[in-house]
Amino acid sequence: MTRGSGRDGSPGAPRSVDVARLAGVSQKTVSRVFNDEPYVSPEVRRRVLEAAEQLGYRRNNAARALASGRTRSIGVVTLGTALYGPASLLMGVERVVRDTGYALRVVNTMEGDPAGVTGAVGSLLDQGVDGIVISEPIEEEGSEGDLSVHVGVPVLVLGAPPPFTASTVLTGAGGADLMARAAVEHLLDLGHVTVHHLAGPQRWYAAKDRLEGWRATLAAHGRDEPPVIEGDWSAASGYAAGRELAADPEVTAVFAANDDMAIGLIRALTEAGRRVPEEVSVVGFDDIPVAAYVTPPLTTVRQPFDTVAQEGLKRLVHAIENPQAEALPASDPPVDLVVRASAQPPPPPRTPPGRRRRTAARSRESTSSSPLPKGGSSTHH
Amino acid sequence: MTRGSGRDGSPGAPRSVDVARLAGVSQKTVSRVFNDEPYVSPEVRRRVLEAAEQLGYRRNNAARALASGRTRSIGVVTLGTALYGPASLLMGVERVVRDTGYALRVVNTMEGDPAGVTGAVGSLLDQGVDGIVISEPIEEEGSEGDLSVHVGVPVLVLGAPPPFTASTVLTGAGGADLMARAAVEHLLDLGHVTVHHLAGPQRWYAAKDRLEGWRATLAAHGRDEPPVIEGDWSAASGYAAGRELAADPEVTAVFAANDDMAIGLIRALTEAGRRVPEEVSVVGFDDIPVAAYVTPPLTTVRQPFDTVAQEGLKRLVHAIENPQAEALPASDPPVDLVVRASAQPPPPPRTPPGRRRRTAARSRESTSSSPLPKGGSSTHH
DNA sequence: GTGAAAGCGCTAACAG
DNA sequence: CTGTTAGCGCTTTCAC
Repeated sequence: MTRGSGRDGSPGAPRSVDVARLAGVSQKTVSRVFNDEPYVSPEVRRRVLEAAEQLGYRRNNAARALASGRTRSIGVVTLGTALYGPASLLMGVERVVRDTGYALRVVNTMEGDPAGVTGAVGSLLDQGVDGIVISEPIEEEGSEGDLSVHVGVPVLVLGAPPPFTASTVLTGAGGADLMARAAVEHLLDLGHVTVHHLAGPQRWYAAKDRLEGWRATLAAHGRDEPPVIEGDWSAASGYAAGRELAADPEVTAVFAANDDMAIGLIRALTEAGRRVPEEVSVVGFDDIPVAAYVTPPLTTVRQPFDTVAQEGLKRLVHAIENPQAEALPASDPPVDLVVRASAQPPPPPRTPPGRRRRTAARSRESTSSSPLPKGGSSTHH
Repeated sequence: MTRGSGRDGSPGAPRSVDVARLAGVSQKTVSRVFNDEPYVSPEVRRRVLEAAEQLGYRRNNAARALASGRTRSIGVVTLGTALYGPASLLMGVERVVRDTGYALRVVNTMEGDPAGVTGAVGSLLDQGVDGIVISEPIEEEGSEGDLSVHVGVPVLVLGAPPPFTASTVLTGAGGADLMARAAVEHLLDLGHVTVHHLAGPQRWYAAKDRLEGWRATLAAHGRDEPPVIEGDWSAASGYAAGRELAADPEVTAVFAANDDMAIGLIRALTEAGRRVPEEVSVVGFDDIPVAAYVTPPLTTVRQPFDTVAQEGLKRLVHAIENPQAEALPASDPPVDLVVRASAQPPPPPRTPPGRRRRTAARSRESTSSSPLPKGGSSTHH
């Protein structure tokens, strides 16, 4: 090789020896300064820093990684969607990773991707990472145990059971069932006899957890479990579900597995003449940015993405840096039910065939209930 | 170093010499096989692959990068938000980067981050990347030229003028002004006398471009330019703007710089008794997933994130791999105005002080106009 | 407190 | 078609 074309492309990028020469010290000393190692006199440190500055020196990370066996980077596997939940989690993870001094490498898995999570993890391993975060994976057939032997770095799985065994596997972001419970109980507390569920695609663990939470809550309260409708997270699928649900007069309350579907659902119900929340109550999940501003303002469950990312990463980094130590314990994230206007008490018992309108509750809900942008969240459970 | 603790953490990870020994070839031959270099007999290739498989061999990327001077990775600087636009762009970029065989490193800049884009780029350079994508940066004070000398890798700036000079700077995702023009002209074509603008935060180039487009269009049509209201992209800020705008009977059409603000705006107008779209028309920007399902379904401009990412990355990779060659030309992305129900012709001229209701247009718009989830997009321009 | 020597695991030339 | 010889720019170990 012709000396040059360093990692920043410019041939002849300064190396630590250059800095050393200019500062009149040994190369090792430069290394010491840049690693904040002790035993460097302030004077020497100053000279080195100055020389480095003058030369525009940057440490070569590849060399560092090669020599030390650590890349100081963490890889994250995400679904390739701009869906609010996954995107928020990713942003949360990035922030924390950077704060911990690691670099972030990202690989997406697309739904239907043949290689899937397994492939993504492999690609991260190829790139070289010290730890891996798998964010809200979806279920895959086969390939479960494939990676078990090879994944030699700690893995943090957010929002799902570990899809395989690795040297160290941590899980985080549990408690989706508890959040679902809060939503369902809110509806039950309002007086609804039972609650329907508009589920997410069941290949997603996140969707499964919410469904389980709904089911368990209904069972705990001795209520009938109506048939589940499965959507695909999109408002369009919520809309389709709404058309079905609107035809069934028994439906007075629906818990949707995310806000997008809830919004599509509400629209379909409204178009079908079933007013929300007077006739049918709806609770969503996520608290997307517009949730407070749609009509009616959406009661929903807010997910603590930042907390989850922070807690999970803390444990992952701990596992990376203390390979022998016991894993730090996970804690359940808080449940945050945001009460707005889309869920209200059910209408009085129907008088069978002909429907009748109450006259009392006639106030225009959009005028009376202004949105609760932030404050109006009552922490439940 | 004690031999071991390879980049996958497991001490004693196999190296290429191990594979070579097992396959009975030289280490270089293993390298050849893994780099898909020509001149390896099929028989040898097979043996090498088999040995590698048996040992669970993975190339050490750090060593590769060190020896070759290329990291085969691209860094992207994004805003740390889960906002639909930036998140979609990031996902688009990830997909394309992976397809081109590069790895992706992500660094966020938070608003108000003192280091800002400059710091993020520096961090990417420290990590070692072959190219950089800066996605929708926001304006920063000072520090403009700081990086100019040091950035030795090609840089692609999406959605803004280059914030500094580097060896190679490409820009992409232009045309926001044209998209804004489509929105404004749609409103003008419907018969509105002028169009108000609910702008995004002007520190964002994306917001500025849209404002410029709006302004130019109004000028081109010889219309008055009403005062601009500036929001912060949030539905809450749109709501606040809506309360102001509702008080002004002159307002019959508003172009909002994103859908979230448009939705907040619509809510405020509705609450104030100004019906949308009968009395006030609103056009948004982005086409977020729920746009078709809010009330009324939102007419908006869809951004071609995938196209932009694809085109930009193609040019960036070209610049990386052909350092001497001319940069590939950029092309303006297509303009895609999605017409739904929130923009309609203006109400007939007002009869000054006392307002009067038309009786004709009284049909419940939500019942009559069902959303156009996909199909209803008319490509404009 | 500081330095010298020895690799980390791979790719780059060049020979055969 | 295949092997040999040198490093890439650091960190590590150990000596001073």
